[in-house]
Amino acid sequence: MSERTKIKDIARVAGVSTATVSRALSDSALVTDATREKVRAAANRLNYRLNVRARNLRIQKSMAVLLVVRNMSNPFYLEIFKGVEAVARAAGYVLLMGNTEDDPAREAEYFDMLRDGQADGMILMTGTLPEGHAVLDPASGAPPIVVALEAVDDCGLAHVQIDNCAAAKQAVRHLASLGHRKIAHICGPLPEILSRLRRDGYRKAMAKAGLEIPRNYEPAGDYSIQSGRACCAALFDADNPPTALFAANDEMAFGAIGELRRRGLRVPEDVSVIGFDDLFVSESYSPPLTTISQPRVDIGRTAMTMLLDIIGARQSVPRTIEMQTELIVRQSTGKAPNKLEISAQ
Amino acid sequence: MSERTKIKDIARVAGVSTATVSRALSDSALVTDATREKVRAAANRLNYRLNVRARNLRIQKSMAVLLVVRNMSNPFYLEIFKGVEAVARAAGYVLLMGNTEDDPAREAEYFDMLRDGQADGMILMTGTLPEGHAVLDPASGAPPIVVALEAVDDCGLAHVQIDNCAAAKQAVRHLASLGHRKIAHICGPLPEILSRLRRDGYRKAMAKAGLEIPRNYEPAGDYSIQSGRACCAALFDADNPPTALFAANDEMAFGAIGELRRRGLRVPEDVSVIGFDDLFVSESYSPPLTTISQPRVDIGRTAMTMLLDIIGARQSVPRTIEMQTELIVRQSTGKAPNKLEISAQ
DNA sequence: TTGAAAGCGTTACCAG
DNA sequence: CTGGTAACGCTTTCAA
Repeated sequence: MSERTKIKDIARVAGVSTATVSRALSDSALVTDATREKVRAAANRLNYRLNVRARNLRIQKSMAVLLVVRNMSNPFYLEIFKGVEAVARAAGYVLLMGNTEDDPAREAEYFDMLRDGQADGMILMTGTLPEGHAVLDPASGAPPIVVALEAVDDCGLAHVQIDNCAAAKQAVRHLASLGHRKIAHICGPLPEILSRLRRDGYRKAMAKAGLEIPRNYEPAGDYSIQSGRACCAALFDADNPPTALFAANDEMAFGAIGELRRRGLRVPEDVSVIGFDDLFVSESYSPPLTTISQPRVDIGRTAMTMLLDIIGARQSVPRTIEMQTELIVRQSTGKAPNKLEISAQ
Repeated sequence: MSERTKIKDIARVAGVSTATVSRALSDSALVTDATREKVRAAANRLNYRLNVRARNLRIQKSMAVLLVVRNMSNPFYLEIFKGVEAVARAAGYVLLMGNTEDDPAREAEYFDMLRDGQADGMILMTGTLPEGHAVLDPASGAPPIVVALEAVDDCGLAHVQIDNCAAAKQAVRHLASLGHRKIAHICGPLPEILSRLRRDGYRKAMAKAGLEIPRNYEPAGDYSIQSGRACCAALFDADNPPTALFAANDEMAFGAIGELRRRGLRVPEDVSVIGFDDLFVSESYSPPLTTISQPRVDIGRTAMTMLLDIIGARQSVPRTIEMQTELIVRQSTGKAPNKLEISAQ
């Protein structure tokens, strides 16, 4: 009980060599059914368990995949984890969690782990890359990395993402179709590509609808509830308050709704609000939030599947897969208020 | 570039043995400063990186810790992950994610990983144990497992938890202090210890306040928003609707609030609602939710610290650490409505 | 203080 | 098809 049985013990008991035991246990075609059975029986009798560490050392793999996020406590990642986990598990991989807290040094450490073989692949959701890391050296071939959620420009890596720009357009079109003409956008932090893409979508859709964007209609938050509240306050403290708000994520939309309510404005009667992400609470928020839904579990699944392809070298050309988003109309958006405009034309 | 340098290469370049290289690199006291420097220099020049797999095989450790939850997409776990991660990282451990989806077979697999040395320890948050698993055999000493969040009775394992019963009492006392006398409790699924503890707290506090609990005042949900909605509906469809609701978690509280609103009842003017957990959205919910807050990050940190103690055998007696909860009064609770009661005494 | 060598438990090559 | 044996890359006795 204290000593673990190893392949050598089985060999002795079954009267074969360790090589044969290894082959029998791994379903190699190079053993007769008879010996395979014999070995299996012995292994069972001895209560044998494979030593994964030894095996991994020998086969030069870790059978682990790194999942790197910038902030572990962002609920948005959860369902992505779930999708990744399901596929990884089925393929025999374990999941290693990485959390960078937006620290480039920590991000680099995870890349080190990849280089050092502590993980066979990585799903990166930080939106950044450690510059000039050895793993990214083009000389060493396609690195086993899939960038998910957040795009990284021109990095030659595989991507799984959504069409943020198109989704943003769809959100704005929805508001415009309800008769809104004064539509503001609460942006995410603009250094991030993601935020800029959504803002671009907003701008394009506004242009297409023939709507103007006043100078102050694009306040930028940081995706937090608090910043949504602040951006909303700024919009409604100004001269020309909007009748509709498109927030770059649901949390900022929540903040905005809170602020509107504080000011005695009703949602959606006075102001319509639309979010982005469809968090698990958005459906039951009050009012239930109209938002853009991303297929999160599917993004995770797809990213992991791509990663397996790359690891298995079944595919070497880095691809970008675009997932479909969906506009979920709930009750935070409604017809534009049709009170007469008193403002000067 | 293609071949990784190993300690053998360093040994050759530095003109010492591999044993010395190993010692020098691991700061052993058994080398002179001079040779240590020489080896270090050579290692740097050759761009040496330790092969963690080989090292782990040799030292018989995996330097990994399993974090097992019953449902990976529950946002409640996030900050616990964060706390665990911080401590694990500092101690040189990596985090392996485990997701059981309430499947005992999957849970057993993670225990297998522990037994097989794929992880050196485990933080278990499923509230269950695979019965009779070898790892739990008392003969093999204190297993490197810390049960967090959800208690498991009489298992002889280390625990990090909150006093659910006391916290529930506190919630009920708060409602009673506002003048409520008809206080109902939306329970979690009663097979779970956690749910029962919170319900017991509710019962004790009600008794102490001299309040009766009508037969239908303890509907049980499953911690989902939908179930909160359903339980609330059941309460208000019945004869004797409460003026205050204590939900066993925030999600059910959200569901209840949604249902109340649907019925035209105001929170907190007509009905007060209190939750449990203090999810990240609860603060900005509308109305901001009064709830019981658990020190989640701290629970994670503490659990991981305990685990390190057990792994390092610095402590062998399984302890239970109880963390402090806090009542967060926000705006979903208010004075009991003082309209005259028409119901028969 | 250093070196030689024996593992850690597998897998995979090469003969037979 | 099977067996012997050399790796995988490191740590750690045991001697010197």
